[in-house]
Amino acid sequence: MILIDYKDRRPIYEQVIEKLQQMILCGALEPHSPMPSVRNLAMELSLNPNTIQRAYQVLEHTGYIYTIKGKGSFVSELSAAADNKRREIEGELQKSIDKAMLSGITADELRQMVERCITASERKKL
Amino acid sequence: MILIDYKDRRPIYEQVIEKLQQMILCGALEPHSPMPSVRNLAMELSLNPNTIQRAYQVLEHTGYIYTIKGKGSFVSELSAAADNKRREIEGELQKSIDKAMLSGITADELRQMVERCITASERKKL
DNA sequence: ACAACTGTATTAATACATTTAATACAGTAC
DNA sequence: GTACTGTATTAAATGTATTAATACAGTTGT
Repeated sequence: MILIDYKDRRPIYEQVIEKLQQMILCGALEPHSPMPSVRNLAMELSLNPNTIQRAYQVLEHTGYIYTIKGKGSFVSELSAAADNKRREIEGELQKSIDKAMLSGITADELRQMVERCITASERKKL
Repeated sequence: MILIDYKDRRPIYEQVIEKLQQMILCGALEPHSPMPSVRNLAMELSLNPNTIQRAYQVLEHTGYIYTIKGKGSFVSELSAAADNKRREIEGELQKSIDKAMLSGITADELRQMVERCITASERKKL
């Protein structure tokens, strides 16, 4: 389900956040359904519960899940989360495109790159 | 000339690498002209010479500069460096676009985002 | 030859973020 | 009460980035 990539330079808790965000946004986890418990998910991924706890705190602050003390954490409605994700992605794109333009890559070259990336990304989903 | 952002999560030597790459690729530093010396640039940026040394090592390995011992480091011809930068940028775009597609963002939404980013980026150059 | 500059290499010390570990506390359900 | 939930705290271990202090080798100009 969730795979940790130890060659990835990003911290583990960020990888967990990203994977859970995707599962929520693509519908693999339905709104108001229970998230796995902190301790269970830690067991399943062979991680420390504190690492999962940190990921859940971020997911709650960014509107992906809500928590009821003693009961557990649950998937939120998608609207807020989806907006956050759009802003996050557009921010990343802006940084890459700024770098590209500063390095002498033209807008048309960028559009071609993006089309290639979209095609490659669509192939992966099959 | 080069500004270090201490709020940036990336290490300083990576920021130095990126800025110098941009200056080389956009023509601010001409091929075969001398790079600032390790010690001078360290002084100018208030950094340790080792940090600059590390950046220069990467720039040499990736074809942006070449070094003559005792004489100094010099800007390389652009062809290899420009190709490397294109690959680097397209790799970043691919990652962001993969994330977007996995999160339920459509190809058309992505194209709109990219157009907005290109427009914003062009405005910054004025 | 000498002085002053280049890049390079090495080692140590420091700082910081991440992660694990071991607990403890509070609320909920049966 | 027992067994789950989330939350909080403290300590230890680890890895990376950075600074610092040196040392060595090659080039340039006097």
